[in-house]
Amino acid sequence: MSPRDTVLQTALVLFSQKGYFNTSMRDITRESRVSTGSVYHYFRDKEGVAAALYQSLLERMQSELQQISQQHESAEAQCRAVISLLFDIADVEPEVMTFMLYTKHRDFLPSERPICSSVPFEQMREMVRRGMQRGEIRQGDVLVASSCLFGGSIRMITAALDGLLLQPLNGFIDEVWDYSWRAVAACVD
Amino acid sequence: MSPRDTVLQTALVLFSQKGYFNTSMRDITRESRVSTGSVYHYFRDKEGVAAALYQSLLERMQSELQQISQQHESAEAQCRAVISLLFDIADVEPEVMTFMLYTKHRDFLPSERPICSSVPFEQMREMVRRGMQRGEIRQGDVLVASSCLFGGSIRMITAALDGLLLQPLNGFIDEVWDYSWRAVAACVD
DNA sequence: TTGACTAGAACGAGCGTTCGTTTTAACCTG
DNA sequence: CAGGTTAAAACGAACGCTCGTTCTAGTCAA
Repeated sequence: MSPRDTVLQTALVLFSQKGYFNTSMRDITRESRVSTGSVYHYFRDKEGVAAALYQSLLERMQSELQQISQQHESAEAQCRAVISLLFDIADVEPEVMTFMLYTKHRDFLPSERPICSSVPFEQMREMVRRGMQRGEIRQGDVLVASSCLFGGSIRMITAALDGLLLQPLNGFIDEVWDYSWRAVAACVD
Repeated sequence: MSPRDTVLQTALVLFSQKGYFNTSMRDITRESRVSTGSVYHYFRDKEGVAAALYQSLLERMQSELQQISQQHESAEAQCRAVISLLFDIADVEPEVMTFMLYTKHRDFLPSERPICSSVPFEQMREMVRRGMQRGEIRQGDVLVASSCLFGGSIRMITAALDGLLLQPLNGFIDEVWDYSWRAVAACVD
């Protein structure tokens, strides 16, 4: 792993554990065993580290969602796969979910668009839009339908990250999906 | 308004606008026109300001939810009133919602329980629990049902706070409620 | 006069960042 | 291949500044 990637990985862990502002550059250099000079060679400043990390995670999410979009035909299968993916990530790599969903990026990345406007969220709304066109999902405001379809899952994820769940999220997917799909489905089968 | 309350009000605005860590005690003293000495007379430290603010907002929420719980008999009416209340607050006092729902309190109030475990959230789950007992809401895990019932609304609120909505949240309540209640209702009427 | 309150200058710790230097690696050129 | 040259990468001590907090002096109602 390149020093650059080591720094990003370390920053991800520290930012998600202690938060951006409670993590000093010294913490990052100490934990990553990369010197101050090197860190500043790869990144303009502390904000640059966070921006690069955020960008890379957004891109990863984007490509995973694109795969899901291609692998499944129906919006129902797509959206369910998305929730399953999110639950898996939250179970296996909680730091990633913490940094993506449970962090107020605006506080330290003021130039970034809010996460709701990011590409991955837009991809999820696109799935809902297609579901409406195909008649799978009731007609309505796409933003509202998306919020209600994915909102329950996102709340479950934050509950899990807060330590409220004793079992892995993965075990809840059937129940969560049952509620969520019922909310927006054109007809319950 | 007492100096203490002035400080809390100022802190609420600044914390929600710029975040806790981007708000200095100097910002608070300047904006509130209360001197450093006075602020430290009323509060132990910066964290004490945030803790008092958080506490007062939790208590306010708690009492409003209790009123709702008493004013409405059915879980359906209770939960709908809760969402309506949350939307109203988000429309009229966005700083309050930003500080309550869109802030990672753990970063600066490490001793506080996560918001999901707070009394107001517990009250909301209690409404769902009663709804299950009364047969209004399908049997299931209360946490999952609550997440799915309120998750859509909470996502709509964060969308509004992010500036994604052009109209007040209040105008969305019928549509959001239609989706949300369908998710958990024992039978759709 | 007393005691709660106000005031803001002063303090020291810790932060993000800079900078001068050393090390490494790659690439010429004869 | 050997020797010389260069640029990129790595290093970490040191800097300057901002922050939260403290402290001492002053104010004013009771």
